[in-house]
Amino acid sequence: MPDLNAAFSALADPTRRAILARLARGEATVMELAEPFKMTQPAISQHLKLLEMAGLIDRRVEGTKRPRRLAKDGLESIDQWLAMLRTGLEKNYDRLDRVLAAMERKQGKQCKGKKHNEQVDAKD
Amino acid sequence: MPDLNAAFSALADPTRRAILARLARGEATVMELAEPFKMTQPAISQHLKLLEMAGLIDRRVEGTKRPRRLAKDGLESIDQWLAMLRTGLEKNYDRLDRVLAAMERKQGKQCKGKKHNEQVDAKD
DNA sequence: AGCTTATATAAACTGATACTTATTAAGACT
DNA sequence: AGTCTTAATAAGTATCAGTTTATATAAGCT
Repeated sequence: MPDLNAAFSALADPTRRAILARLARGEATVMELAEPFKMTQPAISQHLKLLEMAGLIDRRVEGTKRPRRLAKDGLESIDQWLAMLRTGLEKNYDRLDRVLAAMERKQGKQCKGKKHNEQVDAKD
Repeated sequence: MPDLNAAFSALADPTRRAILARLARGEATVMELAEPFKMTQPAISQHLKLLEMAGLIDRRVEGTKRPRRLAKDGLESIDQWLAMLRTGLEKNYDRLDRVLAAMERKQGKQCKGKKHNEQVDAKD
């Protein structure tokens, strides 16, 4: 079982998202990844550690360098979890559609079971 | 521009993910959402506030109750960002495939430019 | 061997986060 | 009006996360 906590908290940081965006363009060393930031190298190394533990990046060894690249494990488990949310969202909208359709049909009539104002919020 | 920080950190908490999973089954009030947890109601209210600010849930008003349901805004912006990662991942694997294909072709031959062991990590 | 480059690790500081308890507000029920 | 229910807010606390400086390790260079 993949660690969703690790994966989502890894993505919650803008520096780490920027690192991933950089890696989406291809492999890069720690120094290359650190360059665009005002942070020190140790800070970047820690971010990379978290990203790796979250299964979002992999590390290679090439001499004294440790180039990172994107990994698919982390992203896959995230996608899997989000899929659940998406289907929930769709089902709920379907339900809402049925409710709205029912209201159309009995338009003008008084709803029987209501004891108080069931006001529906402005949004959607 | 949607707040990815808010969205991803909202998802980084297991309590909040459980709340979303519950809402994927349909609308629920604060008390209903709080019930499975050992936490107090104010704690849940705070979580709901974060989820709402992240655009992941909506609130309705029904008497003294405030039923929550899933919202699509937050999920959409997350999906959009992750799409970037996915394409990056695919492109990188394509590149790797080309490299491996090239190595196949010159199999047995010595690689010219190598000065040191370019050992490739065990994973993938 | 000694110097440099590339990266990791440790300790300390600081600010944010997840809770708690206490309190408040507003609708519903009698 | 008075009370119960549902929920939000405030203030306090304790733990965690992001950073820095300082130091360590290991490969490459001269």
